Amino acid sequence: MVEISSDVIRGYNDTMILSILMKEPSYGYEISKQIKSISDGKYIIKETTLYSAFTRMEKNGYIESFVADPDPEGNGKKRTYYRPTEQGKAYYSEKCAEWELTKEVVERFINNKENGYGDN
Amino acid sequence: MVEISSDVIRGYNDTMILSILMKEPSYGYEISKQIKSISDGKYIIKETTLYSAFTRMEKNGYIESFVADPDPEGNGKKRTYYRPTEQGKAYYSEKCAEWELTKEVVERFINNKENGYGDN
DNA sequence: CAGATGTAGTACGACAGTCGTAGTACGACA
DNA sequence: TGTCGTACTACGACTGTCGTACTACATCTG
Repeated sequence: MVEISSDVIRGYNDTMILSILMKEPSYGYEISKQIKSISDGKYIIKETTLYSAFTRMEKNGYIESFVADPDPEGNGKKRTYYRPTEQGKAYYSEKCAEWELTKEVVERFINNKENGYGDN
Repeated sequence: MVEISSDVIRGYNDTMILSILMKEPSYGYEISKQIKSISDGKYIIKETTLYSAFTRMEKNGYIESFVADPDPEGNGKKRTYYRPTEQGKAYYSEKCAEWELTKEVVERFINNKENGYGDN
Protein backbone atom coordinates (compact mmCIF):
# COMPACT_ATOMS: atom_id res chain seq x y z
CA MET A 1 0.00 0.00 0.00
CA VAL A 2 1.13 3.52 -0.79
CA GLU A 3 1.49 5.47 2.40
CA ILE A 4 1.69 9.15 3.07
CA SER A 5 5.04 10.36 4.31
CA SER A 6 5.10 12.83 7.13
CA ASP A 7 7.09 15.21 4.97
CA VAL A 8 4.22 15.81 2.59
CA ILE A 9 1.46 16.00 5.17
CA ARG A 10 3.36 17.84 7.91
CA GLY A 11 1.74 21.12 7.00
CA TYR A 12 -1.69 19.65 7.76
CA ASN A 13 -1.25 17.94 11.09
CA ASP A 14 -2.60 20.88 13.06
CA THR A 15 -5.51 21.27 10.67
CA MET A 16 -6.42 17.58 10.82
CA ILE A 17 -6.29 17.60 14.60
CA LEU A 18 -8.46 20.71 14.71
CA SER A 19 -10.98 19.21 12.30
CA ILE A 20 -11.46 16.31 14.70
CA LEU A 21 -11.78 18.64 17.68
CA MET A 22 -14.36 20.73 15.81
CA LYS A 23 -16.78 17.80 16.12
CA GLU A 24 -16.23 17.20 19.80
CA PRO A 25 -13.49 17.49 22.39
CA SER A 26 -11.09 14.59 22.28
CA TYR A 27 -7.73 13.40 23.58
CA GLY A 28 -4.45 12.16 22.19
CA TYR A 29 -4.88 8.46 21.95
CA GLU A 30 -8.37 8.75 20.48
CA ILE A 31 -7.28 11.32 17.90
CA SER A 32 -4.39 9.17 16.73
CA LYS A 33 -6.79 6.29 16.21
CA GLN A 34 -9.23 8.51 14.35
CA ILE A 35 -6.56 9.84 12.01
CA LYS A 36 -5.55 6.29 11.24
CA SER A 37 -9.10 5.13 10.57
CA ILE A 38 -10.24 8.19 8.61
CA SER A 39 -7.18 7.84 6.37
CA ASP A 40 -7.71 4.07 6.00
CA GLY A 41 -4.36 3.51 7.64
CA LYS A 42 -2.57 5.58 5.01
CA TYR A 43 -1.43 8.11 7.53
CA ILE A 44 -0.42 7.30 11.06
CA ILE A 45 0.63 10.24 13.17
CA LYS A 46 3.47 9.65 15.62
CA GLU A 47 2.62 10.07 19.28
CA THR A 48 5.35 12.59 19.86
CA THR A 49 4.23 14.63 16.89
CA LEU A 50 0.67 14.64 18.15
CA TYR A 51 1.42 15.60 21.74
CA SER A 52 3.85 18.28 20.70
CA ALA A 53 1.14 19.65 18.41
CA PHE A 54 -1.16 19.89 21.44
CA THR A 55 1.43 21.82 23.40
CA ARG A 56 2.12 24.17 20.51
CA MET A 57 -1.52 24.80 19.67
CA GLU A 58 -2.46 25.39 23.28
CA LYS A 59 0.42 27.85 23.63
CA ASN A 60 -0.79 29.60 20.49
CA GLY A 61 -4.31 29.81 21.85
CA TYR A 62 -5.92 27.53 19.28
CA ILE A 63 -7.03 24.84 21.70
CA GLU A 64 -7.62 24.54 25.43
CA SER A 65 -7.35 21.49 27.64
CA PHE A 66 -9.35 20.05 30.51
CA VAL A 67 -8.96 16.87 32.48
CA ALA A 68 -11.95 14.56 32.69
CA ASP A 69 -12.96 11.01 33.54
CA PRO A 70 -13.51 8.59 30.70
CA ASP A 71 -17.06 7.84 31.92
CA PRO A 72 -19.65 9.75 33.98
CA GLU A 73 -19.28 7.49 37.04
CA GLY A 74 -15.74 8.68 37.49
CA ASN A 75 -14.17 5.31 36.82
CA GLY A 76 -10.95 4.77 34.94
CA LYS A 77 -7.93 6.92 34.44
CA LYS A 78 -8.43 10.62 33.82
CA ARG A 79 -7.58 11.93 30.40
CA THR A 80 -6.54 15.31 29.06
CA TYR A 81 -9.15 16.47 26.57
CA TYR A 82 -8.77 19.34 24.13
CA ARG A 83 -11.29 21.61 22.46
CA PRO A 84 -10.77 24.44 19.97
CA THR A 85 -10.97 28.04 21.15
CA GLU A 86 -12.70 30.71 19.07
CA GLN A 87 -9.30 31.65 17.76
CA GLY A 88 -8.67 28.01 16.90
CA LYS A 89 -11.91 27.84 14.93
CA ALA A 90 -10.91 30.91 12.96
CA TYR A 91 -7.48 29.43 12.36
CA TYR A 92 -9.09 26.23 11.13
CA SER A 93 -11.23 28.17 8.63
CA GLU A 94 -8.16 29.95 7.35
CA LYS A 95 -6.29 26.71 6.94
CA CYS A 96 -9.22 25.24 5.00
CA ALA A 97 -9.10 28.20 2.62
CA GLU A 98 -5.36 27.86 2.33
CA TRP A 99 -5.78 24.19 1.52
CA GLU A 100 -8.05 25.00 -1.43
CA LEU A 101 -5.45 27.37 -2.75
CA THR A 102 -2.53 25.03 -2.15
CA LYS A 103 -4.36 22.21 -3.87
CA GLU A 104 -4.98 24.35 -6.93
CA VAL A 105 -1.40 25.56 -7.10
CA VAL A 106 0.24 22.17 -6.52
CA GLU A 107 -1.96 20.66 -9.23
CA ARG A 108 -0.65 23.19 -11.73
CA PHE A 109 2.73 21.54 -11.26
CA ILE A 110 1.78 17.97 -10.52
CA ASN A 111 -0.96 17.29 -13.04
CA ASN A 112 0.94 18.76 -15.90
CA LYS A 113 0.30 16.08 -18.47
CA GLU A 114 2.24 18.00 -21.11
CA ASN A 115 5.27 17.48 -18.97
CA GLY A 116 6.99 15.28 -21.51
CA TYR A 117 7.53 12.28 -19.26
CA GLY A 118 8.77 10.31 -22.23
CA ASP A 119 11.14 12.60 -24.08
CA ASN A 120 14.74 13.50 -23.26
CA MET B 1 -4.50 38.14 -1.60
CA VAL B 2 -4.36 34.84 0.21
CA GLU B 3 -0.87 33.44 0.02
CA ILE B 4 0.49 29.98 0.57
CA SER B 5 2.68 29.59 3.61
CA SER B 6 5.85 27.61 3.28
CA ASP B 7 4.72 25.35 6.09
CA VAL B 8 1.87 23.89 4.09
CA ILE B 9 3.72 23.57 0.80
CA ARG B 10 7.09 22.52 2.16
CA GLY B 11 6.47 18.90 1.32
CA TYR B 12 6.10 19.82 -2.34
CA ASN B 13 9.06 22.03 -3.07
CA ASP B 14 11.17 19.21 -4.44
CA THR B 15 8.29 17.92 -6.54
CA MET B 16 7.53 21.35 -7.99
CA ILE B 17 11.17 21.89 -8.85
CA LEU B 18 11.34 18.48 -10.49
CA SER B 19 8.17 19.11 -12.48
CA ILE B 20 9.81 22.19 -14.00
CA LEU B 21 13.01 20.28 -14.74
CA MET B 22 11.01 17.50 -16.42
CA LYS B 23 10.21 19.91 -19.25
CA GLU B 24 13.74 21.14 -19.78
CA PRO B 25 16.92 21.73 -17.80
CA SER B 26 16.82 24.98 -15.90
CA TYR B 27 18.63 26.96 -13.22
CA GLY B 28 17.85 28.60 -9.92
CA TYR B 29 16.84 32.08 -10.82
CA GLU B 30 14.67 30.94 -13.71
CA ILE B 31 12.94 28.29 -11.60
CA SER B 32 12.10 30.74 -8.86
CA LYS B 33 10.50 33.04 -11.43
CA GLN B 34 8.57 30.14 -12.93
CA ILE B 35 7.21 29.04 -9.56
CA LYS B 36 6.05 32.57 -8.93
CA SER B 37 4.37 32.94 -12.31
CA ILE B 38 2.79 29.47 -12.42
CA SER B 39 1.32 30.06 -8.96
CA ASP B 40 0.16 33.58 -9.93
CA GLY B 41 2.39 34.98 -7.24
CA LYS B 42 0.69 32.94 -4.53
CA TYR B 43 3.84 31.06 -3.75
CA ILE B 44 7.29 32.56 -3.86
CA ILE B 45 10.09 30.18 -2.97
CA LYS B 46 12.98 31.66 -1.03
CA GLU B 47 16.36 31.62 -2.72
CA THR B 48 18.03 29.76 0.10
CA THR B 49 15.29 27.14 0.13
CA LEU B 50 15.66 26.62 -3.61
CA TYR B 51 19.43 26.36 -3.67
CA SER B 52 19.52 24.06 -0.69
CA ALA B 53 16.94 21.89 -2.47
CA PHE B 54 19.33 21.64 -5.43
CA THR B 55 22.17 20.54 -3.18
CA ARG B 56 20.02 17.98 -1.41
CA MET B 57 18.49 16.55 -4.58
CA GLU B 58 21.81 16.31 -6.34
CA LYS B 59 23.29 14.53 -3.33
CA ASN B 60 20.30 12.14 -3.38
CA GLY B 61 20.84 11.47 -7.08
CA TYR B 62 17.57 13.01 -8.27
CA ILE B 63 19.13 15.76 -10.36
CA GLU B 64 22.49 16.47 -11.96
CA SER B 65 24.11 19.79 -12.73
CA PHE B 66 26.10 21.22 -15.60
CA VAL B 67 27.48 24.66 -16.22
CA ALA B 68 26.55 26.38 -19.47
CA ASP B 69 26.46 29.76 -21.16
CA PRO B 70 23.16 31.58 -21.35
CA ASP B 71 23.39 31.79 -25.16
CA PRO B 72 25.17 29.76 -27.87
CA GLU B 73 27.73 32.49 -28.64
CA GLY B 74 29.18 32.09 -25.20
CA ASN B 75 28.22 35.54 -24.02
CA GLY B 76 27.04 36.39 -20.55
CA LYS B 77 27.68 34.85 -17.22
CA LYS B 78 27.71 31.07 -16.98
CA ARG B 79 24.87 29.43 -15.06
CA THR B 80 24.48 26.15 -13.24
CA TYR B 81 21.72 24.17 -14.91
CA TYR B 82 20.02 21.11 -13.47
CA ARG B 83 18.26 18.18 -15.09
CA PRO B 84 16.52 15.18 -13.52
CA THR B 85 18.27 11.82 -13.49
CA GLU B 86 16.38 8.59 -14.21
CA GLN B 87 16.11 8.15 -10.48
CA GLY B 88 14.74 11.66 -10.19
CA LYS B 89 12.08 10.95 -12.79
CA ALA B 90 11.00 7.86 -10.89
CA TYR B 91 10.96 9.86 -7.67
CA TYR B 92 8.81 12.49 -9.35
CA SER B 93 6.30 9.85 -10.44
CA GLU B 94 6.13 8.50 -6.91
CA LYS B 95 5.55 11.96 -5.50
CA CYS B 96 2.76 12.56 -8.00
CA ALA B 97 1.05 9.37 -6.85
CA GLU B 98 1.58 10.36 -3.25
CA TRP B 99 0.04 13.74 -3.97
CA GLU B 100 -3.15 12.11 -5.26
CA LEU B 101 -3.37 10.09 -2.09
CA THR B 102 -2.57 13.00 0.20
CA LYS B 103 -5.15 15.15 -1.50
CA GLU B 104 -7.82 12.53 -0.99
CA VAL B 105 -6.92 11.99 2.65
CA VAL B 106 -6.61 15.67 3.58
CA GLU B 107 -9.99 16.33 1.99
CA ARG B 108 -11.58 13.78 4.27
CA PHE B 109 -10.64 16.06 7.12
CA ILE B 110 -10.85 19.48 5.48
CA ASN B 111 -14.02 19.25 3.46
CA ASN B 112 -16.02 17.80 6.26
CA LYS B 113 -19.14 19.88 5.97
CA GLU B 114 -20.78 18.00 8.84
CA ASN B 115 -18.12 19.40 11.07
CA GLY B 116 -20.53 21.53 13.02
CA TYR B 117 -18.83 24.88 12.45
CA GLY B 118 -21.74 26.58 14.14
CA ASP B 119 -22.43 24.58 17.27
CA ASN B 120 -20.66 24.76 20.58
C1' DC C 1 30.87 57.46 -16.55
C1' DA C 2 28.65 56.45 -12.10
C1' DG C 3 25.23 54.35 -9.73
C1' DA C 4 21.09 51.68 -9.52
C1' DT C 5 18.79 47.57 -10.74
C1' DG C 6 18.58 42.78 -12.29
C1' DT C 7 20.73 38.34 -12.62
C1' DA C 8 22.87 34.33 -10.36
C1' DG C 9 24.30 32.71 -6.94
C1' DT C 10 27.10 31.17 -1.84
C1' DA C 11 27.67 31.05 3.32
C1' DC C 12 26.07 30.60 7.83
C1' DG C 13 23.61 30.29 11.92
C1' DA C 14 18.80 30.12 13.95
C1' DC C 15 14.55 27.90 14.41
C1' DA C 16 10.47 24.89 14.18
C1' DG C 17 8.37 20.50 13.62
C1' DT C 18 9.04 15.63 13.42
C1' DC C 19 11.11 11.35 15.00
C1' DG C 20 13.41 7.71 17.60
C1' DT C 21 13.96 6.03 21.87
C1' DA C 22 12.78 5.37 26.41
C1' DG C 23 10.22 5.37 30.39
C1' DT C 24 5.98 5.89 33.51
C1' DA C 25 1.59 4.36 35.15
C1' DC C 26 -2.89 2.49 35.36
C1' DG C 27 -6.48 -1.01 33.96
C1' DA C 28 -8.20 -5.18 31.84
C1' DC C 29 -7.68 -9.78 30.67
C1' DA C 30 -6.01 -14.57 30.80
C1' DT D 1 1.42 -12.69 37.50
C1' DG D 2 2.44 -11.07 33.34
C1' DT D 3 1.26 -9.19 29.05
C1' DC D 4 -1.34 -6.05 26.31
C1' DG D 5 -3.74 -1.81 25.63
C1' DT D 6 -4.37 2.84 27.08
C1' DA D 7 -2.52 7.47 27.96
C1' DC D 8 0.76 9.88 28.19
C1' DT D 9 5.94 12.68 29.16
C1' DA D 10 10.96 13.65 28.36
C1' DC D 11 14.80 14.44 25.60
C1' DG D 12 18.05 14.86 22.15
C1' DA D 13 18.80 14.36 16.99
C1' DC D 14 17.81 15.62 12.47
C1' DT D 15 15.95 17.98 8.40
C1' DG D 16 14.20 21.76 5.80
C1' DT D 17 13.27 26.56 5.78
C1' DC D 18 14.47 31.29 6.74
C1' DG D 19 16.84 35.71 7.71
C1' DT D 20 20.72 38.06 6.81
C1' DA D 21 24.58 39.13 4.41
C1' DC D 22 27.82 39.08 0.88
C1' DT D 23 29.91 38.44 -3.97
C1' DA D 24 30.06 39.41 -8.82
C1' DC D 25 28.87 40.37 -13.39
C1' DA D 26 25.61 42.63 -16.76
C1' DT D 27 22.52 46.03 -18.23
C1' DC D 28 20.09 50.19 -18.02
C1' DT D 29 19.65 55.25 -16.82
C1' DG D 30 20.87 59.88 -16.07
